[in-house]
Amino acid sequence: MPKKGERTKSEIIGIAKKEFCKKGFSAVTMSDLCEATGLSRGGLYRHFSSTDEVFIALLEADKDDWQAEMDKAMEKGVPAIQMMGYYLEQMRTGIAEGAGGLSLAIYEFMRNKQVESVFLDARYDFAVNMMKSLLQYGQQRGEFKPCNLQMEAEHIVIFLDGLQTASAVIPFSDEVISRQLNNILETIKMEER
Amino acid sequence: MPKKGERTKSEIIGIAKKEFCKKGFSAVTMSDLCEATGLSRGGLYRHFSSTDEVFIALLEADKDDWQAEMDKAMEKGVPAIQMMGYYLEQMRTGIAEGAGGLSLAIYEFMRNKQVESVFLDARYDFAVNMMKSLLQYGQQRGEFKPCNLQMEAEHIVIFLDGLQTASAVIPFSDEVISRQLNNILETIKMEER
Amino acid sequence: MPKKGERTKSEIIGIAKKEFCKKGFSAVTMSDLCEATGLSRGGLYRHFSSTDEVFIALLEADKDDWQAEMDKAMEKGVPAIQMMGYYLEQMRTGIAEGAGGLSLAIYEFMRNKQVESVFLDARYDFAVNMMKSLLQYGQQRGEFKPCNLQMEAEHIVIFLDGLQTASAVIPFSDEVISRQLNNILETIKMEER
Amino acid sequence: MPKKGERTKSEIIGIAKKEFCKKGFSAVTMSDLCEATGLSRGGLYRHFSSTDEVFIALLEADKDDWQAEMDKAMEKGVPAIQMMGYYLEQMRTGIAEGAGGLSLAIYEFMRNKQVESVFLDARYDFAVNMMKSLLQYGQQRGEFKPCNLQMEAEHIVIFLDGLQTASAVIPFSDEVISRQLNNILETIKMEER
DNA sequence: AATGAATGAGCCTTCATTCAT
DNA sequence: TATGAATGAAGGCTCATTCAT
Repeated sequence: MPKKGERTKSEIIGIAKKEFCKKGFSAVTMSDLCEATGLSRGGLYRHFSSTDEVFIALLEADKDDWQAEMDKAMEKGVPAIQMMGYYLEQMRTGIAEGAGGLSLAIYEFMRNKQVESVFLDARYDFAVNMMKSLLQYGQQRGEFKPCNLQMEAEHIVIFLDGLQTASAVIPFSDEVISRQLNNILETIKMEER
Repeated sequence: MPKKGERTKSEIIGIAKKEFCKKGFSAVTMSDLCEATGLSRGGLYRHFSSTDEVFIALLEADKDDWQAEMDKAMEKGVPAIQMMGYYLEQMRTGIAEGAGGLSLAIYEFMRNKQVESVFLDARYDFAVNMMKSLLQYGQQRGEFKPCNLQMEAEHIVIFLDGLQTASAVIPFSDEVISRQLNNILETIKMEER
Repeated sequence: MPKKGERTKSEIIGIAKKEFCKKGFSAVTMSDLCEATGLSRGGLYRHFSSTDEVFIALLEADKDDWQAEMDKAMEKGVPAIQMMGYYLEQMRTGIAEGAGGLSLAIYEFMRNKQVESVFLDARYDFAVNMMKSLLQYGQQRGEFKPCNLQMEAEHIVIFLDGLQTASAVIPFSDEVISRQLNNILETIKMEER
Repeated sequence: MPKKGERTKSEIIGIAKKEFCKKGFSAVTMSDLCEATGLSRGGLYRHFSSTDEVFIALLEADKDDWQAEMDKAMEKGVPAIQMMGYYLEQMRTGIAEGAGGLSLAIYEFMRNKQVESVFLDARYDFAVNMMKSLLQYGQQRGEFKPCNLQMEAEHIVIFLDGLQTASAVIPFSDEVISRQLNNILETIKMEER
């Protein structure tokens, strides 16, 4: 069972995530976190000595479990279109709920901190590779058109990230979002006749 | 000839743009701008009383530039492919030079300022409309494939914005960037045969 | 005839007086005076190089001409009660019109500038002496009760000054003012029977 | 026992009072208070976020003191003359020590803050009422002459305030002050025979 | 572990004042 | 004389961070 300290830490991270989503990275101060968590300055500092630390912990806790999920689905032979549809739907919901917000904070955080850039690269590579394997899987099953896997995967990942990021600030209508996400699917699908 | 004051203002904006591109919005302080422009605090404040003001002036100046340039090119009958190519090349250069563009700064700026959010919507709409008219222009000249103008324009704008934004933080290789930008052009171009 | 410069100076002083009455001394900045007079910074500085200078010039221009007036009235044998009544009435009107205001600015100005304190002493002495000679005149004519001239004059001067000063900030009703001013007269008048 | 924070607050107020008495309101800066109290900027700001706040707290603390003291004395049946004498003596000492009192600072503070003007009115009313009850108390005990309570109280309050205010700027001799304060007492005392 | 008082650095903002035009 | 751009000092305010309790 986790110790008291660990539990407090998790709580802090959870609350901090909301703050970062709402305000971005640099606009969140330790004071804000004190207030939001109800901890005193000293109390908060016992666990994290800067917003940087909180943010990094948050990112680590936030790693997606898409890979595992996808592997399982592939094994089961779930149709690629269905998997992609599910993924896009998740994204749509996230955006609609205004939760897409962490990306902006991440960008804000990483910029001006060349040091850890590696982290972000890895995150991006990971996303691209996942997308690549999904596209390939779809092509093998004859559901997706043949295409330049690397390029298409990159394109989709970058586009979705852009959509998510922009959504944090521009109030896209549901219609626009749906239209765009749909378009992704249409673009890669084998043409029906 | 413009008065001294106006000239100084323009200079400030030009220099500020570089700063905002490099560091995002909130990381740029009035002090930074003083140093970068070589002005004293008071001198800077005579023209702008906050980074907000500088930024807004910058955005306004930025918009005008594009509009004018494109109108002129269309009048002259410049080929759509050339115009698009030029636009994409500009973007490529900007990214290559590490001037990840203003997008990130804009997002940062707008978040937490619901008031002016309208401003951002307008900017987005403006970009989409510009892209739409470029696509239409290309179609009329038989250079571009027919397509759903609105959707395609939105897609391109969001993608390019995402690419630019991500570039500010992820060190994409020249190859990746070129490949992606090229792909945009290929996607809309009329198929040769 | 006064030169252009002198005329501008007078105008500045006139406008400055209003400002000082309204806001006190330290709250008035050179910028305020620029705005109020419609002059540019440089223009104003040509005439006065600080609010101090403006204020001093203002005080010098503001010297009362009570002495002369009073001497004349005494020669004519105007009743002391009438003279005192006139003086008090002037004060009442001034307060009612909210014009009592300069005293506060003067205090603000003099405090922290021990140097020129002499100026204020003289102003006070002058007022006391005037009051003394008025009281004496009234006593000689049998209109005023005998009293300790010095003490009574001081008392009245200090009281009236306090009343004026307080009026700048506390919205005394007309009734209160009249009652208090009346009381002064009653106190010094020979009892009727 | 009061917490550390409260104690510090009181200390700040005590020291601030001296500063305000010496320099008036607007001439006192937060920096001055830092220096005077020995606190750092942040330390001071933890307790008060502006000189306004300090000043208001000061006024409130000030008021309470007087109220309590007088109530106690009346209960004990202390002679009115003695109470009045004590009050006047306090004032004399204050003036002699160059602590011209807060009046000037109060006036400076209130001007330009119409909002809180009510506060000042209340303070004035409070002072008048206190004086009224003291006069009444003295009359009931046969120590003071009968008089128009309201008018006399107003007169005394305004005069003393004027004396205090003027003292901050005009270097009255001890003799003048004593003479004037004495006169107040003589004016209200029952005539001995 | 937790509290909250205190520190000090850094940014923001306003002015009096100067100076080229 | 007048203009308004520019300077630099002074003061206001906020935060990350430390520390005694």
